[in-house]
Amino acid sequence: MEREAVAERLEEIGLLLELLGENPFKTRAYDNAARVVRGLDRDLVELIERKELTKVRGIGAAIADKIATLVGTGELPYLDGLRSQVPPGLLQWLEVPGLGAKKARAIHVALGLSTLDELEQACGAGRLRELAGFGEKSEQKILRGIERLRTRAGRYLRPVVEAAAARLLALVRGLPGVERAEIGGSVRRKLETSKDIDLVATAVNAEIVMEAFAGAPGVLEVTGRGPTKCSVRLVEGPAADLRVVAAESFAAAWMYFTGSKAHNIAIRARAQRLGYKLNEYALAREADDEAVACPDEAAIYATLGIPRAIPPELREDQGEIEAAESGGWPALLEAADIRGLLHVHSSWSDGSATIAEMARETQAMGLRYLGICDHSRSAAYAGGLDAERVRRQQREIDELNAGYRGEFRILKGIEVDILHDGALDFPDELLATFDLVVAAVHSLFTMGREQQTARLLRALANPYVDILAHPTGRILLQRDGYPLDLTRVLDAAAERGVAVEVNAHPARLDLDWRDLRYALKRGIKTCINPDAHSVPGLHDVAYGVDVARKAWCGRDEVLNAWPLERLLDHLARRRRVATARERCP
DNA sequence: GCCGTTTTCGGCCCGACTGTTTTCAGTCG
Repeated sequence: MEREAVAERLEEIGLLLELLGENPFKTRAYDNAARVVRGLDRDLVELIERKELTKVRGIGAAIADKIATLVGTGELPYLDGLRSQVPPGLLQWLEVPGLGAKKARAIHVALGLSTLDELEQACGAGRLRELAGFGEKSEQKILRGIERLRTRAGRYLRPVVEAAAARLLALVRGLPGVERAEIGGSVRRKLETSKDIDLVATAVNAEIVMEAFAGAPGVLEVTGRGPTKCSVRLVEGPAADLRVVAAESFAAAWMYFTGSKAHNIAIRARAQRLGYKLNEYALAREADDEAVACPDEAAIYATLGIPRAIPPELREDQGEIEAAESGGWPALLEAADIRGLLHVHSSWSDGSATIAEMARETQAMGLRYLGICDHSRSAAYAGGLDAERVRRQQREIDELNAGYRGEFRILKGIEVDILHDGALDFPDELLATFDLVVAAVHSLFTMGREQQTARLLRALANPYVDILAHPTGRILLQRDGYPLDLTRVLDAAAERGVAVEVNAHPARLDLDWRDLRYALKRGIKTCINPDAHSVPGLHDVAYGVDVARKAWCGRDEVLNAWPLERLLDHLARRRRVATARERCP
C-alpha cells in the first residue's frame, strides 16, 4: 500500500475517533501521523522492515503497528472495527460547515439519522430544535451548508482565489485609517487549492473596516461579524475572513493567519518550550506575560531561535523548523530565475497561437528560449503531428531561428504520446530529430495500477525521453491521477536521468509539490512547464514556480532556469549516455 | 496516541465567534 493510501486510512481513523467522542489529542495524533506519512522521504516498506518507523517523529508504537499491518496486508481490522461503529454517512456530515463531530454524533444518537438526506429532512421538519444545544438557526445553517456541499466541492483553484484576494486587499488598503493590510492563509502559502481567503489588517478604526468588508462588491453573504473579525462568502464561492489587529500585533497576526495550522502548532509548541507564549496578538514571555517587540515575522522566528523567517510556501510542518536550525533550505527558485519555457503548444496542434506569436510573448517576458512541443500523431483529438508535418514544422522553426540572430532560440520539441503498452508514438529515428522530447500519457487512465506503472517504466526506458510530462495526470478538483506506483516511476526517472515536469497549468500543478520534494531528494531534475495552448497561458509558469518552491526547489534543479547553452549541453549529453546504454545495457 | 532539558505521567496551541443559554460548549482556523 502506497504512502498516500496509508495516510488516507490514518485520516479516516482520526475522523471516526472524533465521531466516537475519543480524546481529541488521540484524534490529532492520527491526523498528525497522516501528514507525517505523506511527507516521508523514505520507503515505507524499508522503514517497517528495519523497524525504524517509530523513530519518525509523530509515529509511536501503536500507529507504527497499524501502518505495518496496512502495508503488509492491505487491511486493518482496527479501522474496520471503527467503521462498523459509525455509519458512513456521518463522515460526510463533518463536511457541512458548522457541524462538527460532537453535534453530528448528538444528532445521530438522539434522532437515529445517518445520511445527508435524512439530516436535511430533519432540519426542514424542525426536528433538530428538540435537542439541547440546537435551535432554529442551527437548522437553517445546516441546511445552507448541505446545499453548498451539493453544489460545489468547496475548494478553489489559485486563479480564482488570487483574483478575489487581490480585489479584497485593494479594497481594504484603500479604506481610511487602514495602516497595513496583507493576504495570509493558503493563498499566501501558494497552496494549489484554497478553501478561503484570509486577510489581516491594522487600522485606526476597526469598525469602518468591518463595515466596508461586509459590504464589499462580490460578497454573497456575511457569515460572521464581530468587532475584530468578519467572515463572508463570495459570489465566486470561497469564503473570506478579515481580522483587524493593533499595529504592534501585526507580525504575530500575519504569521498566525498564514498558517499552516500544523506549522502554527509546531511553532507554538516550540515557543512554549522556550518559555514563551505565542498567539495572534504577540509573542510574550510566559513568566511575566511581557510581549517581545516584533516588528516583523523574522523577529518572531529569531526570538524562537530560528535565524531566518521561514518562507510562507514552506510553512507546512514538513521539517522546515528543524531545517531552519541546521543550515536551512536551498535558495528557493524565484520567478526571475526562469530563463526559458519548454513544453508549449502552437497552432500546429491544439494551440491557438502560431509559433511566432508564442515566441514573441516569450521574448517579451524577458526569456531566452522556447521549446515548442506539439502533440504527436496518436493525439488525433488535438491535431497531433505526423512525420511529414513534423518536418515542415521543424523547417518553420529553422527559419524563425535564423531571424533571431542568436538572441533567442526556439527548440524543436515534441510532446510524444505514451501508447497503451509504454511504447512511444514516434520511432526513434524521428525522435532523434528533436532537440527535446517530452513524453506524456493522454489515454487509458482507467488502466490498473501495475499495468500503468509498467507502461510508464517502459516509456522512461526510451533513451530519447528527456522529460516526463504531467506525471500523474490529475486535474485538480476534477479527477485524481491514474493509479500508479509513483515511487517506482520516480526512482526509474532518477536512474535514467529523466526530468519530471511541474506542469504549471493551475488545474494540474502536476507533479504535486509533495512528490516533487521526494523526486528532488532522489537527484531528479525538474522543469517548470506552462503547457501553454495560448499566448496568455505562457504566464502560467508562475504557478509552477510557486509549487516548486513548496517542494524546497532551488534554481540549480530546474532545467529551464539554466542558460540555453547549459540546457542544450545537458540534453545532448543525456541523450549520448542513454543511447549508448541502450546499445550496451 | 505521542512525547520527553516538564522523560514513563501528564501534558498536548490558542482565541474569535455563534447559538443557545444564562455561563458556555462547539466550531473554526
